[in-house]
Amino acid sequence: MTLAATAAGARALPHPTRAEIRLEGLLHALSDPVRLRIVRELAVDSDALFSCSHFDLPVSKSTTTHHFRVLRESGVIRQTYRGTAKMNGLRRDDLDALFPGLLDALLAAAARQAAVVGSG
Amino acid sequence: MTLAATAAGARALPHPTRAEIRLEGLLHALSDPVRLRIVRELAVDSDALFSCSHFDLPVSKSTTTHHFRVLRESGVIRQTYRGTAKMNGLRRDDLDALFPGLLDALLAAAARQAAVVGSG
DNA sequence: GCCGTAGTTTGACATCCGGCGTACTACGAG
DNA sequence: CTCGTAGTACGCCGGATGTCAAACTACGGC
Repeated sequence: MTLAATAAGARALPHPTRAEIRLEGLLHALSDPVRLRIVRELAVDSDALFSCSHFDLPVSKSTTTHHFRVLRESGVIRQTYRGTAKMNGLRRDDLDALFPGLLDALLAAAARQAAVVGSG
Repeated sequence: MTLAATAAGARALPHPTRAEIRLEGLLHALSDPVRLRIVRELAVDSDALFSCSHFDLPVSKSTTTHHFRVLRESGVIRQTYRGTAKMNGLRRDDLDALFPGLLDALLAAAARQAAVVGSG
């Protein structure tokens, strides 16, 4: 028993409850290009879980950790440990319940902008 | 003719063109409580114009100027001078054309959160 | 046990942000 | 012309943000 604060097995990760999620926090979280990109990739399959390293981001490992934490703490994603990997999934159920249609509108907007920027 | 750089009559205000509006910028602009509140009030009548002093904001005059500028530079609002007053209006036409449904979803989300926070 | 992979933590750094006050400009009313 | 009102510009401050490198922890495989 070498761990007192780290708990056993799956380390604990603090998530806001559904009621604690604030719109301003969501918008701030999504206003960063790296994070918006992560969310768009996660949204490809809302039920799937992707490890942090699954994403090919243009930032360092520690910055990646930071961005995933911002997303988790603002309520956008849910994170769980699975072995040495940390799995990430969209909190679509909570977001849709809190703000119906918002996530879809945001994803559609992001896709639309990516289409223009990417091809134009 | 005391003015060389200030132009005549209506001073000019730089607005991004429709194509220059970026989703990240919009989300950042709306992630501030004061600015979100301004936008919600403007949205009460999307065609109306309100002067800056029409809003009763919990910040100083210079901070108010700052927030309106962020909103204008991110493409959320359109500003025009009318005498000594500066009139503000939502750029609903541009936003709806760029990101259909997004503004409505955001306003609905803000209203929903305000209802919970305000009454609960 | 040992090592490698995955991710965290810490600390540093530059920048941005929201807030303020003060001094200033612009316009309309007398 | 003078004054009051509306808003701007500037400088300042403290705190948050995004970024990195380096050292560390946790787990799975062998």
